[in-house]
Amino acid sequence: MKKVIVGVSGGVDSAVALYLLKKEGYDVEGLFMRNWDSAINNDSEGMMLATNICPQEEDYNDALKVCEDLGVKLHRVDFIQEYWDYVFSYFLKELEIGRTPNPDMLCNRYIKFDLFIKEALKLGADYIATGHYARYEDGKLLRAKDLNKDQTYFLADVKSEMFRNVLFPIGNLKKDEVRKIAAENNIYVADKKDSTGICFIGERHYQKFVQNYLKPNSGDIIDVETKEVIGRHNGLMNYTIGQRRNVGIGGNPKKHFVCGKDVKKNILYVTFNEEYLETDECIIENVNFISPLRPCFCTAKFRYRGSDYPVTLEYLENNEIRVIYHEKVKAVTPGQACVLYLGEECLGCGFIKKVKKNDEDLWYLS
RNA sequence: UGCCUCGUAGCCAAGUGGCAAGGCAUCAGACUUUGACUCUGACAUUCCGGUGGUUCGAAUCCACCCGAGGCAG
Repeated sequence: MKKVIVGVSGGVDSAVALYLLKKEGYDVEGLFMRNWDSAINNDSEGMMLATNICPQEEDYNDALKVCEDLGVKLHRVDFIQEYWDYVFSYFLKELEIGRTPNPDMLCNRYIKFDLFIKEALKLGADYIATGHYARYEDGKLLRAKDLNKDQTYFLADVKSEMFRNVLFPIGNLKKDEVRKIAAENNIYVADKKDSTGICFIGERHYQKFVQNYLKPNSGDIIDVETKEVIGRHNGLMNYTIGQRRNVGIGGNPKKHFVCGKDVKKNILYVTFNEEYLETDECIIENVNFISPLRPCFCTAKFRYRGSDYPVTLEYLENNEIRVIYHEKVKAVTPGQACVLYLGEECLGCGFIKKVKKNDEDLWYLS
């Protein structure tokens, strides 16, 4: 009997994945990961829960209950140090240079689909399974059947060989089907709310949370059109391109958007004209391919849950690609992942290094 | 000092005699395994710089005061 180690988070998706594999007759065991510890990592500011129960421990208890109900053994492993070294330190470093990092993608690359897999192999796994909404068939990473929940965007930076022994049991299910299976089989977390926020850290008051690690350095907010100072920002790391809320300026007839940053001068650029958010090409770096295909035309997604845009690719040196969009796209943001798709297949991704418009750099986005 | 204009929620700003528009911001929620974007909802305790007056009734008219700006000098 083949042995499968399932990454169990305490949520409904991984619980159903566990249930389905068990039902199929695999020798199933669970593995719970603990990658963040508020005490060790010293994040006193920004907690959002009124309760004093540590959410990670609550998730562990949920995972334990799910496994007990299914008669499955649950292992547990801590990657707190590794998460800090590979994911969180990168996250902070990116913020310091004015970019908008996606820690969850690094988490998938270095933790879930690397260290976790190695841990599972130690436990004698033939296969590894997770509760991701994605499919892996014939060596191809494919979008989930439930396109609304598709998580291939977050998986695009995982090294291609890591998918070899991975199963995605719920990739062919819609979210409501997953909920239904959970409910019909009395799975303990059937009605548990989906988790959001940075994975393993959870929902936080973002600005306060970051201030645990980076000291705020306030500076001017400047209207990119008039060049007038229209306010003060409280640290460039608190803003992302395209952001509208929590900028702290008001009294204007139109809504505003963050459109640029100058890290050297510590200036935040804001615009009332959405054209300043538009770009038509970007350079992506640290490209990771899951597919062997290297097309010239495909589609790209610049943010999770963003649209797919048709693009032309120009392969450059140093593992970089020039991505030319066929129409202008708003708020393509340095640091975010540009994930490439060819139809249903997720080809891989690169991280946005710089953006251009009409073949020129944006002066307000250094 | 004479004259003129203006003073409405955190900020802009409608309303010029009949129960205080709207926008931005903010807050809450939905959505969401990355701060977004988007969407929904809440947002001036008879209240409109202050004090009196006219009126059935005023933020809207009158007087004075306070405050901001402008033109004269």
